[in-house]
Amino acid sequence: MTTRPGIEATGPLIEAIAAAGERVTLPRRAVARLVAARDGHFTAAQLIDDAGAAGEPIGRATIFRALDLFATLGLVERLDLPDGNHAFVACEPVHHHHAICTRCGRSTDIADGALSDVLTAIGRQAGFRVTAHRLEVFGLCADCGVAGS
Amino acid sequence: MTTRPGIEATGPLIEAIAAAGERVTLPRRAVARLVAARDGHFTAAQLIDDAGAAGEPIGRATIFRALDLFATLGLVERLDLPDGNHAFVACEPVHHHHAICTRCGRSTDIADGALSDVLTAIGRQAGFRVTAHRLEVFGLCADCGVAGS
DNA sequence: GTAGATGCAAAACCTTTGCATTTTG
DNA sequence: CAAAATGCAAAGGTTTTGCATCTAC
Repeated sequence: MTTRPGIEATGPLIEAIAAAGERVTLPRRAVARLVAARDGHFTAAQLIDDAGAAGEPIGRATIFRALDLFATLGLVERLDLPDGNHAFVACEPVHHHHAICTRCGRSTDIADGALSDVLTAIGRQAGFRVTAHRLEVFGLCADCGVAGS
Repeated sequence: MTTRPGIEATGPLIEAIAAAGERVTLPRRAVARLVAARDGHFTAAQLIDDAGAAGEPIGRATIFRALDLFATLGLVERLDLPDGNHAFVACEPVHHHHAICTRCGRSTDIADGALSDVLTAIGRQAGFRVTAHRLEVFGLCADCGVAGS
């Protein structure tokens, strides 16, 4: 390999950052890696812990800023847990929602499917022009639903 | 009027509190009044301001506690704005959702309608047993949609 | 080389909590 | 009268901010 960087630890997140014309910095790479390593949703605090555990010397502020950037770019979504805490989930840049398992905490992507249409119809009835919606589904995932007593 | 209280400033909220066997205190009445006076959604901070403006000598803690009680009783719902802030809306104790106008901030109740079914179906596809869902719809209400340029 | 990102630590924020006092039922 | 709610103020945790320094482009 030549001295040209960018070919090394490149992932979808990093590519998206570069594509958006944002600077690809070491800390951002690290955060992207940590996010990618996460399975379900995670709080900022958890990511900060992860960073510490992974030996990444990243400041809390930087993590918040990176998460904020990712959210702006649509690479992660901010969501709110039933207990009132904020969390994030990595996500594909296509519109969809998350089904969060109340047992194991993992989140499964669910397609928007017929939802948009249903919403538009419901909105129309109420004289409402729907421009955006946010859905959070809670329940038991396949594993927990079966395993659960 | 006799000395029998309860007939005075009684509202739906107060009645529900009494019906639930919770104590009907002056501060709770005040908070109920403030909530009823609100049209759309409101944050705890706003209610606290309202209280101050209305000359109600209620402590912040009490407002948070009252709001919490109301939420537990299903008289108000906690919701999360796109900007990550928490808010509340007064609501009927039947399952439904809120359509929040991004222009005037008012919220319109929308029936759950076919949503539950759609969700159950979607969830089934993903092997997910849906036990709860939370939907927040954003857009323009009838007034703003028409008036809007 | 320059605009932008980082780190640190302090500040700001919102929400909860403890305890003596007051109120409700 | 006893149990529960209130108020105050301080604690708690989370997120943001300022500024000097460093890095990516």
